[in-house]
Amino acid sequence: MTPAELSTAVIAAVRAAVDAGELAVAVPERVTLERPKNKEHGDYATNVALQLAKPAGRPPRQVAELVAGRLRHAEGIASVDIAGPGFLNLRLDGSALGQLARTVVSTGPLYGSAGRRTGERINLEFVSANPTGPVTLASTRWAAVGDALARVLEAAGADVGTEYYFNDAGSQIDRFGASLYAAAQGRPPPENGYVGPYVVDVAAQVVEDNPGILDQPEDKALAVFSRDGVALMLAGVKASLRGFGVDFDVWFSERTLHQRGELDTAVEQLRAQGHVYEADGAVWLRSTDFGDDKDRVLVRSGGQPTYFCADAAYYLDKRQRGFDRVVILLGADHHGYVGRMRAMVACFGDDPDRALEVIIGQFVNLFHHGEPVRMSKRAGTFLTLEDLVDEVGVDAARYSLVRASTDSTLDLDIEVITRQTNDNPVFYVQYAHARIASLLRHAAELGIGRDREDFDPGLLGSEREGDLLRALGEFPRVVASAAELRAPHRVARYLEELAGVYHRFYDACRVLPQGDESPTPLTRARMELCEATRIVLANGLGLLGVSAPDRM
RNA sequence: GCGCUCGUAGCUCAACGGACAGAGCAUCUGACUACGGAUCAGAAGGUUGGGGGUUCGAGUCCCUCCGAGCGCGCCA
Repeated sequence: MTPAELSTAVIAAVRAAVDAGELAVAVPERVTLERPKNKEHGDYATNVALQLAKPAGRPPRQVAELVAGRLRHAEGIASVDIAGPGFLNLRLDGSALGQLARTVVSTGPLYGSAGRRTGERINLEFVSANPTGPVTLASTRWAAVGDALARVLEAAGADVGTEYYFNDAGSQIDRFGASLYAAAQGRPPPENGYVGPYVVDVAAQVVEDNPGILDQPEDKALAVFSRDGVALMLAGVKASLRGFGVDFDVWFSERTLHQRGELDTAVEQLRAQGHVYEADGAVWLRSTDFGDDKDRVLVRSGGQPTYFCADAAYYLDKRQRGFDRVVILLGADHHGYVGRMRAMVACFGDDPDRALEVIIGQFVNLFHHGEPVRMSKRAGTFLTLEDLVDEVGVDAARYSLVRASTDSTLDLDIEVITRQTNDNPVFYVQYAHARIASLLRHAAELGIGRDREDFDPGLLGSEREGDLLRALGEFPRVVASAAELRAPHRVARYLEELAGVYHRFYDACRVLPQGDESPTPLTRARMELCEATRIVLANGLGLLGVSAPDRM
């Protein structure tokens, strides 16, 4: 019996009480069902009586009595107790719980995913670092989190398009080109220019690709350095991210917005909505109409559009491609954008609460022997994605970046992540998977198969087996809540718990026969449980973009 | 100055308004003639930054103070 089936039973019990005229409330569409931390509180617990007490105008315990009385007769439920202020503590009968192992195995790779598509089209933009340098550690966090989030949202039934927006026009790119040009000539970089070994390397590559470039007039040379430099950097960024297991459905160039005249279109549309005015020779968006701190310039008095104008055009582009919701993952230094972005969306006539979602993630702080390391892209002092992967590998890097909530700043110490120990719990989780794979390999060598007809769910009745079954049952709800809360780290935390529950089960429950013993029905039942666990570990790690090895 | 985010064990971090705030690391004590010990059992460690409030119930929501990070351009 899955938690989903159980909550259906709870709702049915409430409905029965309402139909009988004993409870005057609207029947809830969904109820909270949780796995109590304390095992004495049953297999599952629900606070439905506490929630309904106020609307029903009855004491919580009385409501609990009404629901419990009906729930006790439901199939698969062994007992219902009322506890504390009015919690209902539920216990499943042994075989209803054990049946879960087979459900997981027969669902396979799809276990944990929503049974149906929601039809919602979500555009998820992340990383979007300008191609003026390698992928930094901060961007690497958004790569790991964004990619996992995309997978989790897909699993929850959404239709997700991932997108990387890069700036390939404007003053920052001019400055980058000038820095390359200077480096190629052996001159120091211009003011606010870019430095670092990669600048020299890229400059050399541009010279190699364009023989005689340094003999060209300066303006022509600068244009080539900008154009080719960006192209080389972007190729490097793509290669780094792909090596990290992250690719995007769309790599979106800002320049194409300009070329297609989409900025003009956006301004005209905003003007048609009545939110554009001219002042001091510039074109403004009256974003204060929708809660922004100040109005924003769309087109400067010199005639050049602002970056914000391109943002508006880009938003419009996404919407016109049919996305219901635009989700953008940004670092904490961009939190100032949220207000103006929401206002801009509202100026287009969209509801910012529905159409736009900006997720602000906190920084990664780097430490070296406990001392903070200041990272600066401009100064060329930073740790890159590739540095990190070289140190710890893709799996450990991705996992350590995705297991923390984006709300918390992440402190990484180089010494700690370089140690490939359980400082990074990915090994703990992967080990559980490898251990099961090994066990099943061993079983195959012994000629023991998992005969479906022989599986008896009632045999998985011990405490550790029950713990494991309940944990397996949680997975679909973990995925659903991770999607809903945009919190892929919940999947990681769950996997750590599941791995722990499995290791404890393994410690207490012998699976395969010892010596010359013969396999028993219990052997087969436990193998089913092992395979179910392996599937959930593999599915969960897959959502995080981390491998599930059969051997380590 | 104004605004956004954050403050949880020695450290790194969890905890959709639910029951006694949990893991890992580090520290200490145990378990191997092993279905993989990258494991397991146990100990110790907390006024959830301080103070008010909301309610059956607050680490979580509201107010306030303290502290930290970040932002406040016709830059991108």
